[in-house]
Amino acid sequence: MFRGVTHINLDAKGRMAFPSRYRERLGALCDGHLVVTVDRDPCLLVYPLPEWEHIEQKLVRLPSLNRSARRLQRLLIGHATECQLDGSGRILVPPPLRDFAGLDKRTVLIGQGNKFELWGEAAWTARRDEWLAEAADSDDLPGDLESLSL
Amino acid sequence: MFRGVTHINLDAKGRMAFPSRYRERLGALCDGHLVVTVDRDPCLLVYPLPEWEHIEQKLVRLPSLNRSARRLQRLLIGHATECQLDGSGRILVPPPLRDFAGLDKRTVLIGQGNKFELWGEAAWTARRDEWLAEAADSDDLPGDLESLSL
DNA sequence: CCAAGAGTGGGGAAAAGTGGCAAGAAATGG
DNA sequence: CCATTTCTTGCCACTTTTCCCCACTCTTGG
Repeated sequence: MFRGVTHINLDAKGRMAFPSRYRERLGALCDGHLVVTVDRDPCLLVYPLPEWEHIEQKLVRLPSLNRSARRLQRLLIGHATECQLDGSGRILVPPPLRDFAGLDKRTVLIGQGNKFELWGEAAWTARRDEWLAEAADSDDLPGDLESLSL
Repeated sequence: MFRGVTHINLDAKGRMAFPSRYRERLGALCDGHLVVTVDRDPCLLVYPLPEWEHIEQKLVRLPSLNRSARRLQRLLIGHATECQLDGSGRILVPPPLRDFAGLDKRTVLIGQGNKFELWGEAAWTARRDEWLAEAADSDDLPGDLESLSL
């Protein structure tokens, strides 16, 4: 499981160096083959290739004539780009995706279990504060969540 | 599986050069024989020939008296045009189809699993942003999608 | 304080995109 | 029916970009 927030600077060529604590596991899990795609929020998702293929299977089986299904396929599969860790444990974040998430230099990498999220630093802190504010007002969680015990 | 966005310029003759990462696979899969047709959205669909034949089978079997089925057949089969990769990995996008999708120079090729979508650059970004905005407001996804875990 | 590992930047080689040119085919006019 | 012109298509070469590797510096831990 990947966890934790890490602040990472993209270099001038848009490359992102993975924190060294993940590198060995990424090597073992997927030999450095990663897939980067977009989320419905303005951030990128980074999956180990086998993990992504699993998701992709589920997506392609959705009915093609259903509009929301089609939309999801286009967003997720359409933006999914394969990347390979280089000798220094970096990936090149594809320019269209970098642009999508509004990433410049200062970014934040967030471990999310089977995947990572990559945010622009400013966008991340803004969103986080926003979520905290919302969570404080509303106690109306959907049913399944009500019963969750932390 | 084909995935990912690629920005591609059509040349003055309306030819589109496939990204090199796909070329080997296209050679193996269909020996460079592709079928281009239209979608219900203003974009083109590009299938490897065997894959298209499979789709076409399903389409011709639809009931001829059903109006929507008939409409689908006319759109998809009616516009389907066979194209062949040239020695440089390019196809000539047929002028009527180029016109249909409003393609000029700047286009975007989107991998969608078993096929590609080809959009005009402006149309693509406009649509994508529109989908994201919709996706943000409405959490009412059709049943199958609700339970999807990414 | 020294050493080792991680982060950063730059440079070079190879491949990919783009544009032009030439040859062949088709169509039209004499 | 033949010849000429134009349009199309395939090929080749050049330029640009991308990607990979190496070297240097900074930081951290012993």
